[in-house]
Order: sequence, then C-alpha cells, then structure tokens
Amino acid sequence: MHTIQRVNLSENIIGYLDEQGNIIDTQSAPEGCTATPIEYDNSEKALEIIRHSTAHLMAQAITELYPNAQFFVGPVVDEGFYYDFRVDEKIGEEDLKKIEKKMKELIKKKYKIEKYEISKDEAVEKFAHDDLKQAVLKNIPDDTVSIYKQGEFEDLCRGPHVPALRFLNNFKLTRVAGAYLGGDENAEMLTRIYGVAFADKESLKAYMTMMEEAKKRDHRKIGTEMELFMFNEASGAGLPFWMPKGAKLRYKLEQILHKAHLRRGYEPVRGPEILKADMWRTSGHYACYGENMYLTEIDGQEYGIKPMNCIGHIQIFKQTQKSYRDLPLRYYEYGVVHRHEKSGVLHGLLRVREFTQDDAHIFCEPEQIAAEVLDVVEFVDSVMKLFGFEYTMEIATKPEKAIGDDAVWEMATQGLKDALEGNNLPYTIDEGGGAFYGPKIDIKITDAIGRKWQCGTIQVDFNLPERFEVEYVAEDNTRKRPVMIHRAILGSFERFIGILTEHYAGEFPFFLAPVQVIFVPISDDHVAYAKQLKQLLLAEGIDSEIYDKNDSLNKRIRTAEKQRVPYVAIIGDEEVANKSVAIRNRRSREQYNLTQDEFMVELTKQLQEGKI
RNA sequence: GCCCAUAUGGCUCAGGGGUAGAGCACUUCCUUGGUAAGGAAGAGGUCGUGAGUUCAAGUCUCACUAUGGGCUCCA
Repeated sequence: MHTIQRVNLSENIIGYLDEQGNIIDTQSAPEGCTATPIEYDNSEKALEIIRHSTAHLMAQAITELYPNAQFFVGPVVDEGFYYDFRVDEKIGEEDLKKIEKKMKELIKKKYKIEKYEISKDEAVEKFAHDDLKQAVLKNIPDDTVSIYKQGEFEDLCRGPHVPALRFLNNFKLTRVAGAYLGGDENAEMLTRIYGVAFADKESLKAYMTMMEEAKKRDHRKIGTEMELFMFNEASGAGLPFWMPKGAKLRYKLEQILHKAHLRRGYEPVRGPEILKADMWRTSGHYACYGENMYLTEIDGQEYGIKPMNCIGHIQIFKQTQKSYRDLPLRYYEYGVVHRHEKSGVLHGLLRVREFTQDDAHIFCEPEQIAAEVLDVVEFVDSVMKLFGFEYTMEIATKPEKAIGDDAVWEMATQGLKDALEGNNLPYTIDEGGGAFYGPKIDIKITDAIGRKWQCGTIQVDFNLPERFEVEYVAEDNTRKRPVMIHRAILGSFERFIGILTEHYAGEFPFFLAPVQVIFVPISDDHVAYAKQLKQLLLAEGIDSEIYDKNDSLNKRIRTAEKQRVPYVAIIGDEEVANKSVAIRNRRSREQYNLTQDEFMVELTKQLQEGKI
C-alpha cells in the first residue's frame, strides 16, 4: 500500500487531462505533472470531477447520519450525480435538507481527499462485511483497486476526485428515489439520491431557475389551466378525457395529418377494438405481448382488446384478392389501442393506458421496402419541421421475445440500415429493442426539459404476413407474400400533444390553437357584429369565442390575453361602422387594425401554414 | 409492479385532535367601459375511499384508490 503524492494543492487545478482525453485527478498525477490542467470551472471535465466528489461527500454525510448505510455505486449523470445505497431507515424528501446540512458541515472541516491503492484481495477482505461493495468488486477486472479517503470516510472508487472538499460548495440534492440493484427488476431496491453540482453559485441558481421554468410548461399543468384534458380517479388511471378545447386541438391535428396521408397515397381504414383471442395467438401477441393486453370473455369465448392495429389491417387486406399492381398498398387508421402499462409508469398524457396511434401498414414487395421506408422518413421529417422539433433516429434490433427466423430478421434490419445509410441519415443502434415481429427505426423527440420520448416508429415485418398467410398475385401469376411496414409518425396523439404542449408552453400556432380568436365587444351593441364574424370564421374552420360577459372591458381583455390565443379582436363603434377589427397579435405582440376582408385573408393564410 | 412522497370547494393553496379558511373561477345586481383585474351581495367542501385509535379524527395509525419524483418497461 502506498499513498500517491498530491501536487498543486494550493492552485485552482482540480485535475489533468492526459493525451487520450482521460481525466487524471491530482491525487493520481505524478510529481511535476505536465499534462493539460483542468481548472475549477463549469467545463464538462471539471463538472465531472466536481459531481463525482459531491456524490462522495453526500455518502460521507449519509454515513454520519445513518451509520449502518451501505453504498453501491455513485456515478455522474447528465446534470449531476446520484448515489445508490441501502439503509434501514426510510429516507424522504425532508431528509435531503438534513443531509445537505451535514454536507456543508463536513466541507467546513476542510478535509483533503486522499487516495491510496490496495490489491483487490485486500479490498475483498476490507469490505468483507459489505455485500454491496463485494458486488462492485466483482465487476472490477483489475488486480489493484483504489480507495479515496476524506476524514474518517473511505470509499472504494476509481476516481477522479477534486483535491479537497472546499471545491464542493455549490450543490443541491434534488430528489430521493428507489432504484433496483444493478438495474434488475427482480433485484433488491436500493435508495437513490440525486443531486446537482456546479463550480459556482450562479450556475447552480441558473439551473434551478431553468427547472422551475420547465415546470411551468409541464403539459399537465397547462392542460389543466387551458382545460385541454383531464383524468378522473373514479374512472381509472391512465385513461385520459379530452375536454372541448383539447378535443378541438386534437381534431385540428387529426385533420392536418389526414390530408397529409391522402396526399401521400394512404387509404383510411378502421378495424374493431376487440378481436377473438385466437387472432392474437396467430399474430404472436398473445404469447409475446399478452401480459400487456386486456382480455375478456364473451359467450364463452376469449377476446382481446387490441393493443395494436396490425391485425385489423391484415384482415382488410385479405378480404379481396390483391395483385402486384395494387402494391405498395398503404392503409392508415387513427387506431385506439389499450395497453396494460404498469401503474408506476403512467405519466400525464405521455404514458397512458388508452391512446390513439396515427398508425399505418404498408403492404409491399421486398424490392419496394427501401423506397417506402424513405418515403416515411421524409413524412416524419416534414411533420417534425412543421412543429420545429429536434429528433433522433434509432434502429432497434431483435429482442429476446421474438417470432421468426434470424435470417429474416437480419434481412429486415439490413433493409432499414440501407435505407438510412443510402441517404446519409444519421442513426444509432438499440440492440434488442425491436418489436417482437420485426426490427424498427424509432424516432425520438427531445422535450422541453431534455427528456427523449419515442414517438414515430417504422417497423419492417416479414413475420405477420407469414403467420396470416397474406398473399398477392405476382406478375408471373404466382402467389407471393408481401412485406408489411408498420409505421406511426406522431406515435400517439396523446403523447404527441403532451410534448407539443410543453414545446409551445400552451401557445400553439394558429393552425392548431383550440381557440384561435377571442372577440371582445366593447358593449352590448357590438355583440351582433362579433357573432357575425364568429360565423364567418366557423365557415373556414376557425374556432373563436366572444367575451361579452358583464365585466369591465379591461378585465375581459386581460382574461382573453391570458388564454394563450393567437388573436384577440376588439370590436367597438368604429369597427362596426367600418367593418373592421382591432387586433392584438400574440405572435408580434402588436396592436393594429384590419378590415374584415384583410382579417379573413390573414387567418386563412395562417391556416395554410399547417399544411404538410 | 417496486422505492419515496402527496391527496382540504371547479383551480391554486393555507390550516394541523375540540364550530372548515383565502385568492381566482362561478351566480345575481349595479356599472356600458376603447386596450392587462370597476363595485356589491351570494352560492359552493361530511378535508380521496374504507377501517382503526380516541370522550372527540380533516388532523394520529393501517389498507385501498389516484397523483407526483425515480427504477424497470414503453407510443
């Protein structure tokens, strides 16, 4: 055992970057180290060191408050750090303040962080009483391990760490959570505490402010405020209700997308909500997806409520004989599906048990796959551009529970890769993340607070056509099996509208806004003209409201402005006389007058912006 | 499903073993006003549901339901 010499303690250097880009902390750096120094600031590398050490500081504080706590791992994550540990007591949000206080006390003791190395065997001996550390040690291949020490507290760790606790002043413990040991659902659940840390107070404050801003645009909060949607305890979890304003918003999105489908050669279809269980046995859903399905019995026969729409579309395809001339055949449906999601995963509109997919199935010949996949990718791109979303694509490969030959899977997966690579579209790989019947391209949107949500999906499927014996007559008059491409652009209306709401903070573009114009008549004499305008707008498919309640003019204007509508139109003597409107435009934050005709032209023009 | 927390009028929240509160919203009346809150009066809650402790429970305990933050899973 030997202690490595510390260097440069007095300076503002918390580590070094070697030629390979690895961080070497001051404890590990050799005497007279000449590698690139890492200054104490908010750079990515510096934060990595600071956050890792803050996790240790937290562990030290927890050890003092809960002496029997045992620690597992405490890594750095996107915005901060966490530490997983086992403790006899229950730890709640209230306890975080206590732990933070203890951390601050420890900083005042001015401990240095020291490092020494021991052999793995010594470490196994040293932590003999600690099964969590044994589990960590099992995953370390090296013969030598390092121990970091601050005051009485020691922890097995490969570093890197700051030289002393004085660098850890700007942190905040954000939440307490449970986490499975090793990420395994069947393993013991440990306590996890998350925290954030920065190099200065201002950055920490800026981060906390940003989180509060994100909270303000939470779709659940805005959904309640704007009366878009609701949930009802008595009716059941994960079952959304669409209130009039939410339904109007959703209807507009449906219409925009409906026209976009027709333009791209899709045909609308619709299947039943519930099908005999044997159908789901044939498809493989019963075996591979059964635990997520709602099953019931009717007249002694088992039925399953559909969790996906493919089976319906296959039956429709099979109803009449198809020729190669019919392909590619694109069926689409706003398909309502029910999935038994675990209670703990439900999350506003972003994760529900009943939702509507903008689902389509393209039946085509194998040679047509690449072109069809590309068409869909183009479709996705135009929808994402319309709303200004950033997205990434991910190819997901064969999962553990799957149907079909490996060779078929390989062919389908390669087809997806070829389509993207042939057109220089970037993607990542999600190994084992495919649907049970085929590989897929997932389209993930980044939401307002940086979380990624799977929305669109493109899946190539050779399996279901086989299982349902789907056929078409080829050019040479033989029977051939088509390939199915399952795809969704939005993914589901629920999730997509949830993300849209946060993206726009409720200020939807004109072509989507549930209420597009609010008319404020100055007095009762002006209500008739407002009603006339409302009818005119309705004929163009534009939703408006009239605020003619017995409130002061200023109050009604204020109320209207707070509704997040694109236009507030004031109607008084002047407007009635000149057939005009006085507009307050949300987008430009300006007030101006338009004639009735100009107003109509302006609105219909903005309606066109929603065309894709 | 698991860990931790939460549940008080339509909404946002205060209260904390002994007679249920506020603001906004809602209803009625006065006010008919030219660009972000005019005034007055009123109605509305057995404090999520069910048990238990207690002379007494909205308040303490337990279970359930729902919600929130995570884990695992997913459109």
